[in-house]
Amino acid sequence: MSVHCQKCPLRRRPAFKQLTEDELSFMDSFKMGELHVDAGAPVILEGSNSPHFYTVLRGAGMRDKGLADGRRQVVNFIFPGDLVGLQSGLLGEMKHGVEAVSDMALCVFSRERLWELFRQHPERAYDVTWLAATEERSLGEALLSVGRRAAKERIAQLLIYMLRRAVESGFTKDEARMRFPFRQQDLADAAGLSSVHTNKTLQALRRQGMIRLDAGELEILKPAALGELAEYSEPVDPPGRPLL
Amino acid sequence: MSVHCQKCPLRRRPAFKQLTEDELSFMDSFKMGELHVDAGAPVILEGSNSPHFYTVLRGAGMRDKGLADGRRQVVNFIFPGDLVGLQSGLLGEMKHGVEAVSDMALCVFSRERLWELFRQHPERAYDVTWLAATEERSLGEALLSVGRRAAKERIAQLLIYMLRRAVESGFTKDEARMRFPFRQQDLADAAGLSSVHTNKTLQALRRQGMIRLDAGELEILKPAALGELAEYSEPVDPPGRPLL
DNA sequence: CGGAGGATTGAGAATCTTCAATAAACGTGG
DNA sequence: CCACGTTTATTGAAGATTCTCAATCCTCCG
Repeated sequence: MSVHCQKCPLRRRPAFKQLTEDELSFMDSFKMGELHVDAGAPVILEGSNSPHFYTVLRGAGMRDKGLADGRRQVVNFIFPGDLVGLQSGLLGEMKHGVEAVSDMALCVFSRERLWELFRQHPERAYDVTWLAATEERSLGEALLSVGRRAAKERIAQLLIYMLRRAVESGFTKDEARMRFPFRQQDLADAAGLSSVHTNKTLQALRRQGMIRLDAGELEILKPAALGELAEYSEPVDPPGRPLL
Repeated sequence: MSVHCQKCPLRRRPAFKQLTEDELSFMDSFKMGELHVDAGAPVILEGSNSPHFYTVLRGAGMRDKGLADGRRQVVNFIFPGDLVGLQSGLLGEMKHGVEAVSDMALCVFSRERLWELFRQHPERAYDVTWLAATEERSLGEALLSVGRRAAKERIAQLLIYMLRRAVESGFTKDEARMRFPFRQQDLADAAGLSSVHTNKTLQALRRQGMIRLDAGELEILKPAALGELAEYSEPVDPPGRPLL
């Protein structure tokens, strides 16, 4: 029993762009069903060529890439509203995997109908492109972090980013606090650090009273100081984020 | 005196998707003119909000991001056929800059007419999205490199990638060799390494007879060995790359 | 209660950085 | 065509950040 787009709880959030009744009913017809994935399980395998792509309805996850010897890079974290699996829809093969970090629910779309969307709903097509460009922007930011920032700056940047995404997407109600189902290893793999050094860096941030991170919860205690450390600039996405 | 799309030399290359006469004449009307930029000069400034976006016609460049204290990350290298400045067209502001490494020529498009393209030419809109997704894929690959690969592997990966792009885009005729206008500092900023260490890494690759890099030219002498080092997998982009 | 996965800690080792100096390459004007 | 200034490449050495190893602790769960 999957949720109809017309009464999708996500769409009620102000962070997302509102659609007209007509658009909603098209999206509803576009939606094939829902996928529910347990925490820790893969949503999409790297290298796969799935006939579906998805919008995250509930829960958080991550995109990651692996090397043959087990080294892993987390490419981005995923929150409600994110479009996932577009690569296989457009390019034929996923070059990163997606896994659930908490239990997730995703709306399922058929890649075959993507073309129909482009032809019949240019506004939705524009939205897809908007999301792709935004994802590219995030990866650019991550690349700058991993390539040029020191460990403490990277972790600061990541935590701020994750909290912002969590707030915008409604993953958390609180402005400064969120449920944090990620492991330190996940942070490490996103920051390009070892888990040991990530742990020590987190300790340092705690000692400075910048953050709290325990019992599966993250709180940013000194947003200004942490933001300065990360040299973080709020991206200005004036209109609501599109939601497929 | 700018080139008409109908007789664009780039389009003749097999690597690019062919358009019909109708499509070509639309693209030609879409094209506002040409921009010529000298080597070393900026094409787009980070943080700018330009009314234009571009397709690279000739020459090579790079996308980069900077931090306040001067640290810089090269986010990607740019070759003919690449779409540049789409971020400002879609999202309102460039989060990376673009600079010319050799003299460049670019076709100029108006961001205002991007919407018209989406509405009236869904196939071209699809192409734009394809290009955005491909760019995202490249950044993911770069992120994996910088985050998890050792220096030698990173440089190997970069050189292979650059040569492949150069070949596909027609920047070079040769399969194993290219004109190489980039500085070691640029490689370093792309790999997330210091220029000193980049230099020493290049020496090591030379000593192993893997590459030749001098006199502004790069040659890959042992593609198999270098590819294995980089754990490089050829991306399969079966149909031609779209060219706006 | 026992086990498993994750967090934490300490210590030694490695990769990579920074500093600083020299050499080579390149472009420009005479 | 040469001298000269500027940029880029190269090299050595010392130092720092970050990594690996390995042990311990903790928490959660069946």
